[in-house]
Amino acid sequence: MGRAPCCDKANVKRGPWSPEEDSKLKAYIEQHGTGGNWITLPQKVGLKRCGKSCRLRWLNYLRPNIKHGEFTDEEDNIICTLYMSIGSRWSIIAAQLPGRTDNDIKNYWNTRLKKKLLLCNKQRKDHRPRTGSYINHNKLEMMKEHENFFATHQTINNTYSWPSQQILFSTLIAPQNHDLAESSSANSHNFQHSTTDQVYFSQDQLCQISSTNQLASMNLVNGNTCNSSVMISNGYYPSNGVVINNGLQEYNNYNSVGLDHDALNSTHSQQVDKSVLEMVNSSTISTTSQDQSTSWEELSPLVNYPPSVFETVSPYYVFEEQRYMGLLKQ
DNA sequence: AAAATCAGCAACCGCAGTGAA
DNA sequence: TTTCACTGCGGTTGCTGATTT
Repeated sequence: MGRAPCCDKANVKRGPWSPEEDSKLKAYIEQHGTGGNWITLPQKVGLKRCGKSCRLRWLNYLRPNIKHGEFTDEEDNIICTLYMSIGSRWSIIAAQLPGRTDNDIKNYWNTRLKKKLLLCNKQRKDHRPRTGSYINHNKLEMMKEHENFFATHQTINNTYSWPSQQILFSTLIAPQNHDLAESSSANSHNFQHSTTDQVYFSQDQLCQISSTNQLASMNLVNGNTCNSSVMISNGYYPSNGVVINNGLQEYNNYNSVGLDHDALNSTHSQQVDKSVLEMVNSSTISTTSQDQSTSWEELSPLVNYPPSVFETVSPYYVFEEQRYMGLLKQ
């Protein structure tokens, strides 16, 4: 026995919305709100539509401040970076692009952006000499960059900002009272960020990300309270490299350094988008009904990560996540 | 000029999560 | 604790206009 239908399919109109239906729905919601119940809304409005259909129409088309039309380069960048980080969680991605809907972004990704990236990468490949796997090559470069980064920034009280066009996404679990934090200099887990062009997730979005990705969240590490923050920023730098370096050391002992490859496999694997995992695991992603396939190798170099972003920011936290999740020995 | 194919996008479907009873 | 109604989400479908053959 299947699930009961949400409405009487035989008596509801389907297909494209007419301008009359649009204006009825819009006028009603603007005057009365949704009343928190989409199922009964069509009746109140006088529409022969399913409640879900009304909700969708309102959210994707009728509500105020919806932005249609071309996506900017900055929006492209955010979409790509977030997709690589959290997969096809379109609603979360949409939350970072005011005026855009998840449906819009999903369509844009599936129909245009993915192709644009592939084309772009193909052109790059055509003009790039290759030495072995690009991923390995990339890893080596990232490791070098990492070493350079800390060589430069650990010894001096520095401020470092990534180039302004680079969008960084990262999830941080910052212990307030952790043994490592205590054993090293103060504020070693604090990350500073530049003051311009920052976009922050709301707490709700953060919780959603935390729960869906099964990241260690609020009160986890050794029973101590943690702060979580998720940030996209055009400028971002650690204020102190010491603990991060320690974390990296442990991380290196446990995992090889890579483009979040291991982190994805070991910590996020249960919830990270299946296609992303497939990309990571087999370098091949099959995309729904369209018989195109997109490899991780093809897409990942196109995302603008700051130099060694995962090495400089994530490893310690990944390490903590793994420990919390029981994936690492205590 | 007509048919076939493609691309973009609005809308639908069904599953999972949530909260109230 | 269980059940059920509802919401939100991601995947998929199918329509329509544009482009190609």
